[in-house]
Amino acid sequence: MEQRNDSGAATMKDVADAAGVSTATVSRTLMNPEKVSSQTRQKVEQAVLDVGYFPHNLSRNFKRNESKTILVIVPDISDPFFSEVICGIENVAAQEGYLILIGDCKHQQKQEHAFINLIITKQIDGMVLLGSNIPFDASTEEQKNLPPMVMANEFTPELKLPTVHIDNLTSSFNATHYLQKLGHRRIACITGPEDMPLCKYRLEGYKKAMLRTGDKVREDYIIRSDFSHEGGAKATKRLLTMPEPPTAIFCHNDMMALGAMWQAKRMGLKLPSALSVVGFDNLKLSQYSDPPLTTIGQPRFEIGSQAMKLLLDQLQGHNINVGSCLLDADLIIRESAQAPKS
Amino acid sequence: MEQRNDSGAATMKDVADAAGVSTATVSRTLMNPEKVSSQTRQKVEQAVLDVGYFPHNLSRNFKRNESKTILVIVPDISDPFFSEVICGIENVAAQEGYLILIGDCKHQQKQEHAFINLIITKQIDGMVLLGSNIPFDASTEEQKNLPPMVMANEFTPELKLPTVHIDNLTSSFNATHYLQKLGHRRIACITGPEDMPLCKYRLEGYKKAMLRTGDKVREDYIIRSDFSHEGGAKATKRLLTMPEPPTAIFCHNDMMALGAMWQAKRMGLKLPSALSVVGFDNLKLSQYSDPPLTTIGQPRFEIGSQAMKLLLDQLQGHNINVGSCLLDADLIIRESAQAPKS
DNA sequence: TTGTACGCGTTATCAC
DNA sequence: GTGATAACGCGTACAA
Repeated sequence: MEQRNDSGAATMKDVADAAGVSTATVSRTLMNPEKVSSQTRQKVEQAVLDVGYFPHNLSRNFKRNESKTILVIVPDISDPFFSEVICGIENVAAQEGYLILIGDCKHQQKQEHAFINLIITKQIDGMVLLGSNIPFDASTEEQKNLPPMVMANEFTPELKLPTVHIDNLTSSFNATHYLQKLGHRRIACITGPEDMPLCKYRLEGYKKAMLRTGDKVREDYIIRSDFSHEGGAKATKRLLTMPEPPTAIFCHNDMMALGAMWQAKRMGLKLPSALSVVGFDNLKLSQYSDPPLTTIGQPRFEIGSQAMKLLLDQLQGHNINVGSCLLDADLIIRESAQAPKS
Repeated sequence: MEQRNDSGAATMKDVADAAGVSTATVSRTLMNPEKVSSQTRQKVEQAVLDVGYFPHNLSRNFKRNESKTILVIVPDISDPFFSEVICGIENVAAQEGYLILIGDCKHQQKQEHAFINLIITKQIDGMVLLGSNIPFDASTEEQKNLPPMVMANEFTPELKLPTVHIDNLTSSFNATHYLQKLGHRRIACITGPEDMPLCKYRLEGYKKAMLRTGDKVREDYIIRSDFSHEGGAKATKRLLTMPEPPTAIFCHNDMMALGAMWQAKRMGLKLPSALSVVGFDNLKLSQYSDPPLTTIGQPRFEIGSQAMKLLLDQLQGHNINVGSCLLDADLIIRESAQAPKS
């Protein structure tokens, strides 16, 4: 009933007084109820309710020297792809009492002293990297002891981090092969930034499929862009104004695929009859494009939740030598790809 | 050079020893450098570098009984509208050393013990509400002392919170009036959930404009939907199959406007000649719709940054009696609205 | 089984 | 201008 503290919150001392026991007993009751007689346990539990006690996490974390907070580094928070991944992370984190901090690194390679400070000052216990690199300089000596990390979505073998990802090469192969089965030969490809490893794999998958047919890979059909709507549109303009334009374009994410279709329609082409487009990601939006986009479906929520599980394994010291986790991604066939006219 | 601690991090004691002063002096040097002689200041600063000291924020926050963390409650993290608002919040927060925690309440009214616990356990210093309500039961006595809060984007007079918002009524009036000036009389309106106050204002603005013409407001032209693409599409289908369908639709957010255009095209209508559509929000996507969407542009980043500034005023006790902050929103004219054919 | 006593790293309040 | 010292709330050896 009483709250002694001037700050308004009941402390463990208040509970102890109310229950007529010591704070040690209160602490034990809350941490290891089995180490306390059922009598005192009941007394304490009643006292907790009476004084309205809640553990003061600030001091608990301080005492344990852990923050119960995870930093999620995301390349671009406004990219709808990541929001569902974040939900997956958050979901698992919450179950274990972890909070997540979202660090938007805005596709920058380095952000000096922005995130590293959180680590140095002990404000985070671990990190989930949604991009392909650690966005700060981790080379100096005193910064060596980085917290546990996992990588999700992206893939960087050199960093030797536990990783959750899909098989980008195979998925990309499947998408390209699907276009081939429809009868396409002149299949172009719009990929993303060179410094994103997953682009490398998606490109390889594309090339592997193209080589299967016995043809050579036409380098002029491979355009490097930036994963944006605008970038996809620009690249498409270039492709469609070539002397021998492609009959199909495989874009390495949905946003560029939407940009590609937008541009093609702008140039007066009828879709999908005059041009087939396939994307990658399966954004919610993509089912509502005109025509609905055929794309690779990524299990975004699961990518996030699996990543957090791997991180928890490290934090709680269960299975330290967990490797990577490979998730399935299926081709989702809609209407944006059809057999070519000619 | 030395790090005494077993955890690997240098503490203030280490600095004090290295500099030959007391921890009190070290603390003062870092907090109030002017209260220390320049001699000792230099000694201390050198020692800080030597031992590689960084403040241990966990204990600092514990000592000060503040978390330097803000909870941002967002109705739906995957809604692209909010990501830029969050960036605005984050930007200002970071300047003052605050972290932000993102709480996705998934449009639920109440989430028992999900967020309230963060408050009770002193893990947040303040809140920014991006929805129209406090998503937990704050009625019980011990939960009365809620931390400082501000509301952004939405507007709930009863809660008497400092609020950052645009003039939804006027903006909505302007959008409707614009359609009228183009020559439209049969203007329908697709609005959002009844429990969102901003819908009320947008609806009033629409009605005010409609009444201006001397006509009565046709209630069958007002459809209540859910701010989603799908919802906008469904509502549009209903409108367009009416005996006397509207020649223009004003949607109370962009996502529904995109859904409306999608549906209209599906039904074989040519846009914008057969149907004009105006949205509300100016999402990045909206400029790439076909036709590009005419809409109300909300200053999302500024909504966020202003909200955080109001919150800081409360946290730092500057101007406690700050009221609301009204930001401008302009009509962005693109191509989705034109004069009606007939 | 329970209580005493101490420490976590920092800051605030005193003296000097 | 500076240095002891006492908190902050919790968890846990250790003693009883």
